[in-house]
Amino acid sequence: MYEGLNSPQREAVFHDDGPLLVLAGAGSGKTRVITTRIARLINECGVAQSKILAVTFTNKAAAEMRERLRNLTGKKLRGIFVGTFHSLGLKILKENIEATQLRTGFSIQSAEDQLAIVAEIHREYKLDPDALPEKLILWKFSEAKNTGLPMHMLPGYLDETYGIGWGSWFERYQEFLTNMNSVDFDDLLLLPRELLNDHAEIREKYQNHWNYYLADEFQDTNPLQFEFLKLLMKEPWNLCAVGDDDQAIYGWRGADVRIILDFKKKFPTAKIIALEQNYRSTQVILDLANAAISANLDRHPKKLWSALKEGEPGFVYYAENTEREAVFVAEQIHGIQLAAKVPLNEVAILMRTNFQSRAFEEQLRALQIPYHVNGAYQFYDRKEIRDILAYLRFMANETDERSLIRITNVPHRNIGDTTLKKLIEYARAEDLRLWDVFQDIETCPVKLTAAALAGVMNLRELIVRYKSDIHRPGNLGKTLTALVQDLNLEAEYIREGLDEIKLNARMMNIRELIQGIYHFESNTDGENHGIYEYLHFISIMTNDNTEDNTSDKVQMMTLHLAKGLEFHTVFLVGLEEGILPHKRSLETEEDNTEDPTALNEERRLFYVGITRAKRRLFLSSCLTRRSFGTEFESEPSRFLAELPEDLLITESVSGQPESENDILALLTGFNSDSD
DNA sequence: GATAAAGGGCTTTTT
DNA sequence: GCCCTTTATC
Repeated sequence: MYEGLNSPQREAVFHDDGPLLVLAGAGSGKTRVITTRIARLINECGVAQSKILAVTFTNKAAAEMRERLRNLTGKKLRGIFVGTFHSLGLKILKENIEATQLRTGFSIQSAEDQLAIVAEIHREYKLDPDALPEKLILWKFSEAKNTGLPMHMLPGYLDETYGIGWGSWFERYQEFLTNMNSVDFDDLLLLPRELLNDHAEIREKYQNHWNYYLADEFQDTNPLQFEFLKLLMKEPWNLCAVGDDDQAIYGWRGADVRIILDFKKKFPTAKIIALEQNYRSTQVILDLANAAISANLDRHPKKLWSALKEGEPGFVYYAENTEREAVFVAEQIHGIQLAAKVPLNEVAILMRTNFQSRAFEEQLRALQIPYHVNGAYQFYDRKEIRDILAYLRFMANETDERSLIRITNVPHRNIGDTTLKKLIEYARAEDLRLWDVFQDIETCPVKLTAAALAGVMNLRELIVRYKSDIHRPGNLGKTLTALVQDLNLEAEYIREGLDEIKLNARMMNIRELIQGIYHFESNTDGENHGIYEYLHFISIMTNDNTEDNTSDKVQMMTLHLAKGLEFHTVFLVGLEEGILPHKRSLETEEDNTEDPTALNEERRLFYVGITRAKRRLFLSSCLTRRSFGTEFESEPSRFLAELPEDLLITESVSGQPESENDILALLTGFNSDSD
């Protein structure tokens, strides 16, 4: 188990009690250190699994950690917590629901729901949404929740500018959530923090429950998460925090690098171990990475090194336009595919923003290269899926009015927007819930057409009929199948004039959803897996339950999603001013001076991108870029100029791809791979 | 309330 | 350029 660990790695694994900070450079084996450390605690120190808490940044990372732990310990995982901060928060909320304002079956409102709520508050206050966009408002709410700052201390605080201040906005929004027995994503951290803070007996319960704590990607922890974690711990603070300040890329979400930089101040007895040997990349790639990041002055100086002395130089391609860039990448990958030395899922196209993926998808499809776009199209965001889930959500939580509004006329029940609006207005005026209005629709003073009345009665009957069934244990998949059949969405989509391709795609998605539900229901692991658990599960499992999608396909994703992953060959695309660094990070609110903090974070993103590559790195930049239908001149990213030229081969013609033989020659490093 | 034409915004990054 | 929302007309 300890074979091949270098001495600082070993030191981290064998560290006993007390706080420990592992400053782990990119590719320095930090996951191995964490998992080996946990495995040692379980197998050799007699620590019960239930005493260990490991928080990761994504569900993907959590799944990988569990897998590695199973292999290392040779045991079934029982009782150990491995998951994201958000899933930990959810667990604690559910376990202590009687101490909160929530009731069993509470909903987690998605980003889309949040927007709808804010739009409704806009209407209530009769404000102009153009003057104060919904997104901006939600942004401020999230910032307030995550940084723990009161509203009026946030930058850009608007006091009474629109007749009401942030504070009253916020209260109204929270009221909406409370009325719907709902929380938003940030509440999954905020409410448990409050719970632990306000209730000594709950706090003590958890402090005695866990003894060993591990926090991955610690540089991206925000103050709220850190406080939450601290409330779960007590002396001797057995926290093993692992992170790399050079890879801090979530400042915009309230993450504060000072939490990792000031670790010693928070925990004076902490041991600090630095891992600087990189096992992932060639020295050339690391030299490029070191050069890229050394332009940031606000960092702890450190230098990654690799035992893999050889390495191909980086390749820089300046494309005439976005399309040529995509053609270049697709043709290079086609060559790799022909050479067959590298599995396609070891090839990644990394980009700053999601919208960039489209051009690459087109060209990859043209060459029939299989690819997978990570995260972009979220399965659970599709219309048909959200419609069906709205039925489930409403049956789980009858106060979830947003879901009821969504399903009222889906499928078509002759209840138009105007009628629905009138019913909602009536409900508001009478201080009733929309569902209460539906219950007594026969005596409702709102004038309805006979068809609309029949529609409401039909919906009411449908909900009542399925609701009791769906709550019966083991009945979730079966009931939902029947419900979906009853809804006959296929006929509805045909009526809407959907073409056959889209129709088939939707029906397939619906089947996939139902299959997923059956799967969830049968994989209980001894725990209850009913409707409540399912809805919570899909709310916090966002984009990564599609494992078979990653096999032998080119991986496309944003730089943020790429953190923690590695690939044989990396294409880092769109290296232009305005893309990376992104234009939003280049402009400040008042004037045109650049914000160095934001710019440094962009540079760290660049660094994260470079360090994903094990053997080959391609960088590309477009001279013109098509944006909103029109072409713009674009300038190469300043980050490219910060790289040493002698480590790069540059091509700036619209040119031919390299021949197959060249590509074969480039790929010879692959077999010596130790990963 | 259904259909078709016109208009406007979209493009940070995610749990 | 595309897609969703708003507006005109029946």
